[in-house]
Amino acid sequence: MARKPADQSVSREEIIVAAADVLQRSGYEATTMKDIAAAVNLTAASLYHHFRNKDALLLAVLEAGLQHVLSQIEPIVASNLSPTDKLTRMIEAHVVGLTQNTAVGAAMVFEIQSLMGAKEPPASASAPDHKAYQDFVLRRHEFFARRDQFENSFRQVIREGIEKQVFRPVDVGIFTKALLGAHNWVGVWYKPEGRLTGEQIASMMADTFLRALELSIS
Amino acid sequence: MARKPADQSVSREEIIVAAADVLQRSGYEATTMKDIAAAVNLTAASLYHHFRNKDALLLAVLEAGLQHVLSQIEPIVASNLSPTDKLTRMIEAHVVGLTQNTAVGAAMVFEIQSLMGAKEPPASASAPDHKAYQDFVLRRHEFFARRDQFENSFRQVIREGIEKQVFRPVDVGIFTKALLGAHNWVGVWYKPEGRLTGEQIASMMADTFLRALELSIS
DNA sequence: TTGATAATCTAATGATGATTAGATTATTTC
DNA sequence: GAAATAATCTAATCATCATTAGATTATCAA
Repeated sequence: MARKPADQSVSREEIIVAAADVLQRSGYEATTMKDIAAAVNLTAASLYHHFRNKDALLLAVLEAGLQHVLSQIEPIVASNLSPTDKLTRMIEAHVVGLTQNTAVGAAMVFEIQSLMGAKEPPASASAPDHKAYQDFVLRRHEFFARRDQFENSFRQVIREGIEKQVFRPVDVGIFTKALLGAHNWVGVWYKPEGRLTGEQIASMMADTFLRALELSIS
Repeated sequence: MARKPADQSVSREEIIVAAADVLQRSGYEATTMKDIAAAVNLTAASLYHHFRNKDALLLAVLEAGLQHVLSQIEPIVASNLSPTDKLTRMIEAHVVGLTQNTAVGAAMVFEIQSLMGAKEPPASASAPDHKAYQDFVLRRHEFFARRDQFENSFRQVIREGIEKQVFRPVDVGIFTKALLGAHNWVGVWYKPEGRLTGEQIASMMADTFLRALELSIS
């Protein structure tokens, strides 16, 4: 066999989705290229047609995941809702997103370490290899920048609420970390067959954190 | 060289502590036995004198970490403080503990996956190997049981507060997950050189979640 | 069509890294 | 102080991958 007929050939996208799934189960280091390939009926070697190497594939998975949440959060931040409504919807959107794709959600939590630890190529690397590596480093940097920007969206909405005196004054940094920690964890424990739907969980979480921000009745 | 003089020889405990540290940096799969050995000035082979294999070492690290937090939480649960005070102190103890040992804290979050995924020995395993594996499986099972017990401590205190009507009625399961997610995340982002001390962070987190549980003023 | 390009495959290659075997030297026990 | 035991070491072994080389076959553009 060589090239498969069009209806059986797999796209970059399909590989990313499948890889996220395999990654969630076993973790980056423990999953082999063969595992990922098997999930889309390819051989390991074929993956190299789509991705330069394993690190690049991981990065693509994380980029896709981040892109997805950002696309849901940003319109809310940009809207002219009240801080209360903004934050409520942001929490709900984020949590629901995580429950809809736990694979990517868990990867975002667990595999970022691996990405950070990606090692440089040996000094013997050829010129084109070097360029490829530069490219990887750049994309990785952009990924982290976008991730920070994501966290900043929450910070800003919370800060806005405090300034407008609809939220009680909390330490914005710590509150945001607590909030996002609670969210990230959802990607770890959530099971679709569980007692509650993603929407219900999301709504409860929003309620919890909005309560924590309520002004004291004086 | 063979056996080192007593003052240079390393204990099981020292290996566990060092391993947690290395693990935090690189993750289980990426950490080699050689890395861990180097951290205590041993060769990889020597580690096998102290631990049956890499999985057993990881389990020992996690057990130590869990044991530590349990020892701090359990007396509080058993005390006769009010639910409010109990929960406050439990949160503070847990968070401070995590900031004091981020290595183990992060390992508890990230490496449990690896532990769950630990593979069985090949069918060709000899009888003693099989016994060793049984032992590992048992200890792993006990570890998870204790971890569940830990989570249950929080659940029970929250439930108690709701029953006594000092906390508003929330979904205990989800609230606990949110709480512990926020905690776990601390082990990931906390840096000793940061803006706030572990105690300050702990206190803010306790404040946040206790606020979220406050009864509405009616 | 026919050449170029894309997507796959099979079969190496090369490293890395866990684990074991067999010394060697300190401690401890009797 | 011998014998037994503990803690280490060096030097294999053995497997498992990531990655590369070199075909092979499908699709597409001219």
